[in-house]
Amino acid sequence: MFQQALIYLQMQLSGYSRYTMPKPQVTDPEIMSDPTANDARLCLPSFFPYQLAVFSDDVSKAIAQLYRGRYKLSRQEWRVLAALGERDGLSAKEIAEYSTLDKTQTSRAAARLLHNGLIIRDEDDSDRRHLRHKLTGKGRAVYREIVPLVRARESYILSTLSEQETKELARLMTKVHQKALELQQWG
Amino acid sequence: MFQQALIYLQMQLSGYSRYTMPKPQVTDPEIMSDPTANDARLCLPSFFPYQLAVFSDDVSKAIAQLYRGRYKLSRQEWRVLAALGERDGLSAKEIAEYSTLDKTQTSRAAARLLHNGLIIRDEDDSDRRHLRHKLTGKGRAVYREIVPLVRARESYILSTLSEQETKELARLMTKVHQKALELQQWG
DNA sequence: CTATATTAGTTGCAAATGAAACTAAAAATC
DNA sequence: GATTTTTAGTTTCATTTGCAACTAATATAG
Repeated sequence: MFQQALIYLQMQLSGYSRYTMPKPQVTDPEIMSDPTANDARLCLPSFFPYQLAVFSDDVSKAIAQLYRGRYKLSRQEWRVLAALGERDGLSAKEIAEYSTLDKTQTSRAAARLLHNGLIIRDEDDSDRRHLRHKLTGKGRAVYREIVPLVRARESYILSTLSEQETKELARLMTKVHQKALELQQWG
Repeated sequence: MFQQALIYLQMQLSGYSRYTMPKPQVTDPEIMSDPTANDARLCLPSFFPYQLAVFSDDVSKAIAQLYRGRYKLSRQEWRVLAALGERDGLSAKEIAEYSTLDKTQTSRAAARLLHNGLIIRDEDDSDRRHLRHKLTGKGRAVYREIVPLVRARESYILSTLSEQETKELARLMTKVHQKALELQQWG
């Protein structure tokens, strides 16, 4: 018990966060003593893409609890709803682009929302391949209920940062994001 | 500093893990929200959890290209490999905890790695419920090939930031992550 | 010692996923 | 104007996922 408190103190002193701190029982001390010295091993908790994935996943979960729990919406359904709440009358393709979903996900999410009466859609007269998606009264009501809730959670999550830190986080994320996209493009 | 150690002690006594410990001083996020600030619409591209999800997804894809493309490993298999590469002889449960996978994912990923000859495992003599997982020569060879590749991608992605910016990003992420975990805890 | 509970890990099953095939409409080519 | 190509959106199918039920081993309670 007391030993764990001491480990925690060491953690604080070592400059690791509680999330990037390697767990004592699975971490070889000689590796941690000089992270740059051993190229043969990767320390998962200090590997940026891993940290980011875990972080993002936890933020997503915190938000998803809202729309999943109270409104029985999937992540995709929520995104479609969010897209249409912001701009009514989009086609499926536009929804997909706007909400970073692929067309299959969009199609299925829209089908479920339609089935549950949250949206309607009809053909665009000028191009009958396009379906113009619109929120129903019910859909808009749900949207209007959810928005303040997710907003509040976003605010809460970011409340630990100052105005300036929040901007800085966004700036750094954007820069890193660009580099990741470059890599993705080149395979 | 010492105060945090004391909090940690209380945490241990109360049966909470370091991740599930609720912070008593914070208030309910929905109460915290300012009703007057609630615009009727949500702008998805400027909604932090959405930005983060897209960002993380793109970084994951940039890394996954490596182990998926060249080594035909799933994300889960890669994580198990990474855990064992770092510390051999873990049980499935330890792998799961270390790599943030659930036990089903771990079990299935390990089964595939076993089938492909990247790991072996045998019962722990002192507790025959535990399986000690170890990399085979082949598994370690794959691990040793992948590590420099993913390291290089991580470096490239972060090369757009200065040393100091990288630290700052990690610091901000950690702070925000903690808040997100608090929310998850409440449900 | 027996009965019950807990823990490690696997498996069965229903639902979700993603890639590719498919339908239908419009555009482009000849 | 007929033919081919492209675009929007859906469906099919094989794979993956997540949850809960399950087996087996150990720990605990009576």
